[in-house]
Amino acid sequence: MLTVASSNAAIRAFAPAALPSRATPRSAPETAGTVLAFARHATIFHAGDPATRLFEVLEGAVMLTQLLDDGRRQVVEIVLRGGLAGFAPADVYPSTCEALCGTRLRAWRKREVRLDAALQEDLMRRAERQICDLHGYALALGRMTARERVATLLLRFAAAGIVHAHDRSVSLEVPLTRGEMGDHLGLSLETVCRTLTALQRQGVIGIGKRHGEIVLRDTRRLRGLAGQ
Amino acid sequence: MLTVASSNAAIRAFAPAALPSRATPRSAPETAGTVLAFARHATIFHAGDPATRLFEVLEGAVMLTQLLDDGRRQVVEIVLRGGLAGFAPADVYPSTCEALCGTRLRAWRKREVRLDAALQEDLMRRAERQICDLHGYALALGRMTARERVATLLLRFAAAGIVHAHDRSVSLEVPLTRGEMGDHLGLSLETVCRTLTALQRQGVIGIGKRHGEIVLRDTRRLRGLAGQ
DNA sequence: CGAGTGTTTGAACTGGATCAAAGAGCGTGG
DNA sequence: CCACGCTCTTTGATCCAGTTCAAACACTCG
Repeated sequence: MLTVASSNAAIRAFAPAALPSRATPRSAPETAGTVLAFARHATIFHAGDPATRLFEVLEGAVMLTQLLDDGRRQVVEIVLRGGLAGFAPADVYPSTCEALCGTRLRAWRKREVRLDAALQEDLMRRAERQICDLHGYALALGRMTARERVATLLLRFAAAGIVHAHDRSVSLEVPLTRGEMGDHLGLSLETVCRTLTALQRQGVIGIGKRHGEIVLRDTRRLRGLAGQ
Repeated sequence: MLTVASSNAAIRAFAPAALPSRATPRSAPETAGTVLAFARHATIFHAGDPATRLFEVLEGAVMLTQLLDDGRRQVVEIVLRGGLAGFAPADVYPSTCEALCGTRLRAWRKREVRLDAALQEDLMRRAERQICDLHGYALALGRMTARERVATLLLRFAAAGIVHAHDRSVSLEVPLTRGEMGDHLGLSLETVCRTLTALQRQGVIGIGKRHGEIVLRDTRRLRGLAGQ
């Protein structure tokens, strides 16, 4: 059964809400747990900026990118709702952070965090999850084929947006270009493209005409392709 | 200038100390911050084990591995002195943890950690560093060539063991087989082998006869190969 | 000394990259 | 409303870095 209805919850999860289109956040004066809003493509921080704040994704998604001198780029992490961005072992951010779609973030000053044990415990739990996710990501980058990587990514977005988990078919709004997917999965954009097309031909997914619209037609098979 | 002296600090950093050769730790009764010792190849925990403890590497090194059904393996993280192992978002460990050489660990019960704000702050700082290291690792897996990956790994071990940073030449005891390096770097063991041989032919490194002994003859050039 | 594990090297193959070019949303301004 | 330009996507053809298969070699330890 096909679900293309644009009112699908999975779509809403990443759909840009009514947000200012300027790149700068409309920020309240900075106090504990300030909530900020960013539009698609807005930069939250640049690699090399002084690392003063830690962010939690409340809605939407951000990507963390790192560059090599010759321009090779890796999207080293995609942070979805509930995840944290802004970690820095030294005094500057090592990656650049960019909103993938309309996104709301909660920001804490690093100093504040240190004073609040309960907050710290909560953040620690999130960091723990993120470390384990990064381990799974390393497995994907190091040992999975292009098809397995793409399937894994689609399932990750599905998991973040699913309401009716028993549905066989789920419609997603993946807020990444083919190039960004490639840069995240360690593949060329052409390979991502070909892989998605192949999955479509096999009836596993459907590729919508709207930007980023992908329908998971057979999540069971997709899960099989991803190695469960 | 060549430094092969086995008394080199970089070697000592990973040399197995006098440790019990049994796989089980000689553990004191479990209280806060128990220190445990493991011999090379000892398993600290298996993927799927109930996740009750968090470990800090005091001396030596451990690796975290993950398997795919068909036997493909990824060493998803190598944890050196000061790093943490045992993160688990759910109630079981998602990876297997194994000592790479004689290793001492400090173990905390997860419950204990929650009660100790100072400890938690310290662990959070370590987790933060690890997340950023994992981001750099993703860059390596996703966008670096075999040579860059191998160079990066060697420099990481050098950084962990260096005493005289101004030395042009550093002797390392890398506690990994070619296969383990490959499984960490997303390469076949043959490629690791060939890459190391090529680096040797170019005079960048020397490969000792003892297991794991590698001499960095030109760290500047090696750093160049790693993309700094 | 002999078995076992790990390493090295060679030869052939291949998954994914690269290069190239055409096609398709989509906003923008006339 | 259409034409234009932009960015993103798709598809094809060729290439190559790294894999796979295979076999010899070398430590290490009982």
